Amino acid sequence: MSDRRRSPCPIACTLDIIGDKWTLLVIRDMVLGRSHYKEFLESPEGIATNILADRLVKLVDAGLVEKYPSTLVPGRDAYRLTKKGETLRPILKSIVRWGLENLDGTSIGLSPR
Amino acid sequence: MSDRRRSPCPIACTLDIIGDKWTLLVIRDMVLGRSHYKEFLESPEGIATNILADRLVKLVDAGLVEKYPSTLVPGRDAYRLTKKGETLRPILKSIVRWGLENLDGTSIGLSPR
DNA sequence: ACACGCGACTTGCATTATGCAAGTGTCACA
DNA sequence: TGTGACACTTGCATAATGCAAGTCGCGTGT
Repeated sequence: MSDRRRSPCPIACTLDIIGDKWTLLVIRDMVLGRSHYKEFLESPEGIATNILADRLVKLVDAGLVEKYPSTLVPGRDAYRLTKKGETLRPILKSIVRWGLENLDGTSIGLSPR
Repeated sequence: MSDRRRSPCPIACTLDIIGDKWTLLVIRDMVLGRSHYKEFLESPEGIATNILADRLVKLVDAGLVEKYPSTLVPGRDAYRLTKKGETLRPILKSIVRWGLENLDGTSIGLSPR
């Protein structure tokens, strides 16, 4: 089903999970407290619906995210980071820091949500 | 020439530079002291020649890597991280750490180079 | 002078991933 | 029973990857 890993390098293996332009943005959204499919779609980057669905499945498969019945919206599912998923925070943090320090015009969204 | 950014988010902008399965591996190689095109090709993940050439150009364009005449091999060019490129180390470090702690079978290569 | 080999790419083409728009199935509520 | 929002799927066009083979410049040996 799934591929064999490219090498035993922790960087290579980690990139096979989060090494693309969208996965970490979905995780960022969860860190920021979003949990519904629709909320992820509303993020300013504009992820496509098929890509989002694909990433959610892969993240659940990887054990980083779990689906659970939303308590706020009855009969609706939602997503949240698992304990393992939470351990990605340091990576996210180092990336945020680097972006803020090295890329002009970036800022933490005091997003109007 | 280049696209407008997807959002002002530092994560999104950073991913537009290093958010793929190969870029950080090339940077890893440079951190490990490799500097020649051929050395990058010899890494165990097996990057394709066209992808490597493409990434080197993009990294130079982004100011993270610079080309310089090799002092070891006369008449040959080599690549190394710029000062800005060096600032990626914390990101790399957080990824290595995460991989080692969360992915079975990963290890720092005491590579036979 | 000239063939040779090597390193560093470039090119062609098949496969896969992404982006976009539109369609489908489910469920709570009217 | 109807309606709409929501959460996906599906189709298809475009871009990125992967792989193999070809090109080009340079240094060496003869």
